[in-house]
Amino acid sequence: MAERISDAEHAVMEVLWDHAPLDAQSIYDRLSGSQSWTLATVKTLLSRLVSKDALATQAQGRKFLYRPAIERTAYVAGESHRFVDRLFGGKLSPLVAQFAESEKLSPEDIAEIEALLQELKK
Amino acid sequence: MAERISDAEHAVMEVLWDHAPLDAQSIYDRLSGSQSWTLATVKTLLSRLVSKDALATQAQGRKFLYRPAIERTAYVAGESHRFVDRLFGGKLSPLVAQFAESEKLSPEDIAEIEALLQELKK
DNA sequence: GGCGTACGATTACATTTGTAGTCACAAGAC
DNA sequence: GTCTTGTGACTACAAATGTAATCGTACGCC
Repeated sequence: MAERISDAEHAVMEVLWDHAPLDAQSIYDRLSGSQSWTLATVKTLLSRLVSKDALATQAQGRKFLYRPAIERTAYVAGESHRFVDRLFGGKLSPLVAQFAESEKLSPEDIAEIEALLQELKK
Repeated sequence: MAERISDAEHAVMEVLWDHAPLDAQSIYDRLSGSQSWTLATVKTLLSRLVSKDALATQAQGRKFLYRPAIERTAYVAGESHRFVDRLFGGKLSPLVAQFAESEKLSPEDIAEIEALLQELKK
């Protein structure tokens, strides 16, 4: 049952997707740059993620090592589709149009997207 | 101050973006297809949206007519950027890649996106 | 002109989320 | 062998959210 991952929880997931298994203290350290949570807060988020089956633990001495139990790609795919469904009726092009209009597309971005599309048409 | 619009509230906003001013009962009627909320629930959502300054009201006899106080485009732009920032570091191409890989791009979608990009390069 | 009724306003309450303090306990220090 | 301390578990609590019932009141009916 893919429970919903909240925003704060997501920040924790990102750290673990980047540097798989870590103990609570190290996760806290890595988050210190971007968030000003206490260690206790990080631990709460970890517990919630474990009970949501988003993280798996592995005992290492008296600590736990945490690692993702879901793939980032799967998570991102789910979130993306949900988002595009909700705001754009499931179609991607209006989102691209939206970015195009707000001038948020760099030439490199454009080139990359075109390359992707070429690939698809092959 | 653009307060956060929740998922349930968003559904109400969509109705109003589509059929500008409507009274509570009509909004409830239009939502009946997709949601199974009671009229009371819809009214709560309307009140919250008004206090968040997302909706404006206009008295019509003893009723209110509700209408959006923010543009759908502005809302969608904000949400899109927030989303792409959070999941893709602000770059759109990884999102497109994500859709490409999960086979969620129809040929029409592809054509539309290409047309958009052509436009930009001009 | 009293009365039901349709409205918005107010109140209610469980769940989720953000944020954090406290507790119990095992491992290591001495 | 006791004492400290670092850990996860448990508890706490306010705000936001989902969902809804109830209240007060102005209008229109008869």
